[in-house]
Amino acid sequence: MIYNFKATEEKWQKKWEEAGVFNAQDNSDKKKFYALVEFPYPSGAGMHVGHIKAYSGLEVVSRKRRMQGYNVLFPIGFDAYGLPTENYAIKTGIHPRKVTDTNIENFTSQLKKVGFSFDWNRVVDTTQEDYYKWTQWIFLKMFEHNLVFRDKTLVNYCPSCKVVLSNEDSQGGKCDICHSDIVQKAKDVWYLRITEYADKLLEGLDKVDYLPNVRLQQENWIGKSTGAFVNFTVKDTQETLRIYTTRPDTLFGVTFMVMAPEHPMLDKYKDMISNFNEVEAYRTECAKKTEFERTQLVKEKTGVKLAGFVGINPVNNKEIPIFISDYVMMGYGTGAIMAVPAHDQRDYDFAKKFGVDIIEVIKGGDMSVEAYAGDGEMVNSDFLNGLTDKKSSIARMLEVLAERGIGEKGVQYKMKDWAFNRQRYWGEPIPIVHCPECGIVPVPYDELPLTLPTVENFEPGSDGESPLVKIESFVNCKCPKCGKDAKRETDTMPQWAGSSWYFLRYIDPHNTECFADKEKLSYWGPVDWYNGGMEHVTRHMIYSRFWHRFLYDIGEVPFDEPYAKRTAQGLILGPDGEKMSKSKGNVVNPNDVVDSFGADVLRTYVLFMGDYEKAAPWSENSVKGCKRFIDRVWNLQEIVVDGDEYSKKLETSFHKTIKKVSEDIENLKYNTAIAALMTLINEIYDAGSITKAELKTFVTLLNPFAPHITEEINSVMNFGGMLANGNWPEYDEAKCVDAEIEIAVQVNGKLKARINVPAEIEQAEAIAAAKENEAVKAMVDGKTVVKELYVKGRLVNIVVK
RNA sequence: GCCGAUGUGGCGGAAUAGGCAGACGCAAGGGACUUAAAAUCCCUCGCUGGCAACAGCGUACCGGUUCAAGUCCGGUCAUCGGCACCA
Repeated sequence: MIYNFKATEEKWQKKWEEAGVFNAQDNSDKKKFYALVEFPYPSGAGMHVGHIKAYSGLEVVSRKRRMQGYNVLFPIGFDAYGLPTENYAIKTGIHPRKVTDTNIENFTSQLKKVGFSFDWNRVVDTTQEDYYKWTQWIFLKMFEHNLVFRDKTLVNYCPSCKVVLSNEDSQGGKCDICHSDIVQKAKDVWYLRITEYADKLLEGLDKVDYLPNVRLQQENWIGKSTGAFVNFTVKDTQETLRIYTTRPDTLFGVTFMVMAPEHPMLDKYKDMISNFNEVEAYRTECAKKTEFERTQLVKEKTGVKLAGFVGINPVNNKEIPIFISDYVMMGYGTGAIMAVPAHDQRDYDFAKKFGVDIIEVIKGGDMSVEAYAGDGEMVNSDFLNGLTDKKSSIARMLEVLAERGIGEKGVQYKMKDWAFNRQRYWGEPIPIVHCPECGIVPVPYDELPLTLPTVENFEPGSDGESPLVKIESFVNCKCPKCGKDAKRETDTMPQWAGSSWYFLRYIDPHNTECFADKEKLSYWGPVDWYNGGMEHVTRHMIYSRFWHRFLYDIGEVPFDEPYAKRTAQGLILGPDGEKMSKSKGNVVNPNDVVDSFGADVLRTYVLFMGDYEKAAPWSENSVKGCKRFIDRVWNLQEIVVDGDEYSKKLETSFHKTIKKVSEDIENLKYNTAIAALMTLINEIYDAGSITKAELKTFVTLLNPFAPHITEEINSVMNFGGMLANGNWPEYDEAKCVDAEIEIAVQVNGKLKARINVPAEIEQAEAIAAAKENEAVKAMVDGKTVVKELYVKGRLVNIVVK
């Protein structure tokens, strides 16, 4: 009996859709379960097997939850704004709207072919007016609450994409999209004040269940450090030069200070600095370098000593030289540091090169070789002398700083404010008007959505200006405040905007009054389980947690953390073990697998191929192995016998497997869950027959992985109903153990024999039984037994001398 | 440099809480069925020695704790990921 997977899969996909079995119910007294997967960017290349793996995890959980009686929300949508579409549109002349629609259609049909149990009534598309209206609405709310500001700054600029990039999008000095070198450029930038939420984002991590490395990466990204601000004075002025340090305990070891070349105080005192021409020259040199070059560790320290501009250490009133150097950044702390060459390697390197004194204040290192960052007894430090514990030294110093009014405790974050505009066409217009009279004016809420105009030419301007600049009908408008002629902001939002709140829209996707109904939000929120890629845990997740937390603070959502649990799947590598990429030609197309082996095989394989959280290479042969398994499942029908109970032979195996599969699915151990089902099917074929009751249980357990073939068997066998809304099987803990078990017998810790004993055997009997064994006897006889151990259900160990 | 993870057969990977290492699958070899091939079914399959029963070795490397270590502890090496002149 050949299994016709193609016809069967199409048949059941249609039946599920007709019956609406995967539609989440808004008014239900069932317990809810909200499973979220990262919605795809609908690229022209179509879906990738990586998408299939990413969605299959929670797909299995969702199908299981429905059978366990939950009301499940498992939605999908499209994160469709973005550069690749725009670039493709520029190249081909096809409008991005059209490109996007085609791609979404393609993705939809691909997803449906795999049989995912998404609720297709709730699809969101970030580029639709009824969606981005609310993206703009949230932006305006942030504006209203002073979380949006504009600043002229040196920005990371990609000359190839002609676009300003955030620090996140330009890591390593390369453009995240096209990988060209980025340059520094002065631009007007819209910022979202995410730093204001740094502490809340950090504290929120205590309330959620994220994988440990996901949590750690977010903590590192936020990068909180605690230390102190200390006010140094500048000789012959009233000026305070404020610095930030994490080591206030080393204040007596300060022998110089360093300011960032861009520090604004330099210009104020240029008349006092007799070598200001040198300062200017150094600044010009630094401005040429990108942030990336400046942060290269390997290079030698450079800098200029300021002549006539001298600092005074506030704890001992010592005069100390001040330098400028690009190893100090304007963007972190105060843009100036106190330098302690004895205990900081960077300061040490600088001091050695520029011949500055090195004063040891913590014993334990060798000042002639390198800086010492360890613990030790304080010396040369006045009131700290003799203290040996870093914590108490810092505490004592903070007390003194406070008493004398020269400093205080402080915290700093590595995270920077979020550069929020792009000079691009295919994005949400920023709803702001520039009025010559009133300045920056937000578009009124009732004028939303501010529609992205349909244009013919979406090439960016020569100077990296937005293509929208050229659309006069869009740019020219009346000021909403005073009614005079004004101009619209022409920049659009970054791709991260639409994805920052999409999970909220799934809860109420067709609402025209608000982004989502409050009652529905309280029922469905928060997301119970969010799965996606590791590459999104810092940017996307931090951004969306920030937006969500903001909405919570202004009373728009009833729960503070959006995602209760977060997991991440590992990559699927090409058959060559390398990351899949077009250029390497090692990309596997899920369509091909569905066409030649079926969706059930594809789904089973991506979960069986290895540890779900780790990367694993694609193997066509292993896919065939899963195909064999699926065919063996189909052929179970040939050995089915009547019986509405588990058979004696297989009862224990069934209970064990139900338990194993149930637990493994909850712990991302899909590979061992499938392995358990394979083991069970081997046992069934060994036994020679399967009862109807057993077959029903088997297909139910396999259903979340291979839903089509199992529905078909369920239907052919007349088991009744649809598995999609069937019941998850139960197991009896007591029946998970065989009456007779095999235990190992060791002598001196070495395996000597295996014996069969009743499962409930006591220690004494087990040891006695072990001693009966010939091989064991031979080892034990004539020797002194020192110790006898029995580990229940596992082994006996006899120690002899 | 700092932080984190990982290291098990020819391959992907299993192994509860310190208790039989290698489940399950792939590949490989042998056999059955077949005119033949595919498919399917059966057997073997960590390494070394032996016809064999069996013996010795074996979870990156070195050492330790323990009756017992893939698992715990100390050290070393390698690979991957994140952060990085962050004061």
